[in-house]
Amino acid sequence: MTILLPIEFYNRPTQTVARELIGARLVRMLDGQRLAGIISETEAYIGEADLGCHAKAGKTKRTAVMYGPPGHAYVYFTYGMHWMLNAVTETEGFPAAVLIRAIQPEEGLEVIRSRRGGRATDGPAKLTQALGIDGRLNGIDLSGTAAGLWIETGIPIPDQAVTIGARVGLNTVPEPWKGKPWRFRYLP
DNA sequence: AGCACGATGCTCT
DNA sequence: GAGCATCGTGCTT
Repeated sequence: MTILLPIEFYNRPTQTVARELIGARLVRMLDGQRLAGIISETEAYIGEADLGCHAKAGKTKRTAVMYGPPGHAYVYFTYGMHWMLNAVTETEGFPAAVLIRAIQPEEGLEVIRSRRGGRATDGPAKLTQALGIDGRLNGIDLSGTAAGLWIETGIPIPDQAVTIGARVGLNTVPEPWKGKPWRFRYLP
């Protein structure tokens, strides 16, 4: 059986949450249909000191959700056209989140294929497009089903199948933050 | 298979 | 006004 990941799952060190979200199932109810996929890539963004994290600028209108309770969705817009989905982590008041970067589609394959024009879902903006996720879902509670977006337990992924490396896309971020091994990938 | 580039608009300085 | 937690195309090898 599958169960919803509870708030306490997210109220832990962000690296731990990022690792354990690999293999979990991301579920989206769209137009009455259930779309779902196994999370296969994540990245951790941890606090104001992390110069790769949006919270480096402190609490602003955009980053406010990261300062809120764990288990909520931080959805932001970038590059003029892309939405990114994160799960807020750690205790309320500490800004941190896990970026969900890729899924392997499992349910609602025809809808996903159609929304993506037949292309892949292995990128943070690709999966939000595939599942119809945008700014309207910013701040919603991922530990409940009310908003139509949540995360369930999925399949266990052994450590040997998880590749750990540096986060990507942080081209102007200085070390040591740029090289922190806070990216987790499941390579089948 | 890999790299360069343009798209496109919000956020924070 | 600069920069962006990216993507798809088109060109080169």
